[in-house]
Amino acid sequence: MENDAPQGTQAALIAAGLHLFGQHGFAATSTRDLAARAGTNVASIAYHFGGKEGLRRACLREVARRMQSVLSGADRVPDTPEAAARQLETMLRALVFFLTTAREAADLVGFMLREIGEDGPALDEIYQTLIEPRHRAVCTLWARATGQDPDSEEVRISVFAFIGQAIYFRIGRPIVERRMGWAAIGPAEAQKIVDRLTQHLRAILAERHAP
Amino acid sequence: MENDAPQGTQAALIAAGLHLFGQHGFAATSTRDLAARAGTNVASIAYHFGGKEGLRRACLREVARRMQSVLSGADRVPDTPEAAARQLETMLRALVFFLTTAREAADLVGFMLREIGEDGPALDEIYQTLIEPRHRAVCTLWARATGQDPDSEEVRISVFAFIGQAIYFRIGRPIVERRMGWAAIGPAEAQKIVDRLTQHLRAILAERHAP
DNA sequence: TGATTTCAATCAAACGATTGATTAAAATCC
DNA sequence: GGATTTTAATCAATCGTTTGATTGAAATCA
Repeated sequence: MENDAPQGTQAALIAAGLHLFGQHGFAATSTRDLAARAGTNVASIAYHFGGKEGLRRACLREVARRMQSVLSGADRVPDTPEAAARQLETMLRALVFFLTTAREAADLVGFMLREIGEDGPALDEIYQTLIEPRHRAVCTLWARATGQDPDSEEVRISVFAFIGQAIYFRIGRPIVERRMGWAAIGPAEAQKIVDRLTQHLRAILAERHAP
Repeated sequence: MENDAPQGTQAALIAAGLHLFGQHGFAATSTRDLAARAGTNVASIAYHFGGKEGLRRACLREVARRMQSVLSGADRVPDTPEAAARQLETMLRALVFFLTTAREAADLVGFMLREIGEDGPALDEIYQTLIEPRHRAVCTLWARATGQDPDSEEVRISVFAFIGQAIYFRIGRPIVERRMGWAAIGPAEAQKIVDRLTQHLRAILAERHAP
């Protein structure tokens, strides 16, 4: 598999694509805006990627490439329910901080959420590459922590709720900020969210493997 | 406040706007697509709404109008924590079913989520009209159920997580369907989600006002 | 080595198509 | 028949894409 990071004009166009596609959507972003932000000419898009749609796919590939280097290291499955619960807490913290504060990842997340929302053909690759393996891994952890069947519908739904609440703090960020009276979600605010969600997680897990 | 339901061509255009704006986004929807779906002429948009942007605002007004007739009846604040908890469960069930299965509401929800995502000027009205009062009401319930301060940051974050997990099952629906092996989220599937989220809710609330 | 050719890359300019908006005439309604 | 609504036709602007020219560095030749 090709894993080389694009360079030069290609990289600049992909960066512009991640930013503008994620911020305003694919259709609302013009090739001229892309070229201007990348500091190059409009024709470069067709030359390097075959067109605007090709740039979108290149952005998708870039997201996949950068993600698997960020979200790795949760492959080891703990032995005890307590260790599994601790690992879920660690994962929750990493997820919330990644979604809400990660400066470098802001464009990545924005682009991916937009891509999911537009329900395009890109969704297949996103799902198979990024979501399915992750979700399956968390299911294993969750099952270990609660003593349930990792392949059961119950566990899969619980994990979606678990991840979904974290994702909402990114999707509904402008709303959250307004309601919370926060100018922005920085590390301090993210920590408050993590603290609260961790309490919820512990309550849910505790009830599950109670006698 | 004007509360009359639009009729005729206006209603057809608003319905088309809710559907197409919600499905493909505002920028990706042309006035000709709108007119075709509404069974009228492009010029009708400018005539009735002053332009494409005016139709967007009219759609927003329609969402607000239809929402307050759907999500009403949670104004009475129960006396006991148990009653408040029960009301939260009822609200959760209504929310999940509304988000995932409501046939009539599919366009409404899609439009609103898209509007939030685009972070446009419409967000102010959405927030003040639909979200803030609702969120505040749920906070009151949550506080009553757990014995906390309804204005505390903790309660507000908990309520966002509570609502956010439900919303995710709508935003990430294509992903959820794929992972769950569901052809669609119908009443049966929605019930499974509700059952699971209700378990989570009970676990969280139980821990809160334990001795 | 020095001259020539090749090639990827970038640019300004222009293309046809489509966009949202506008106009005035035709149609419809009360 | 006067007011309201819908229509076809047209507008300038912008869209994504293509074109032909130009660049500079590597490759090839003499």
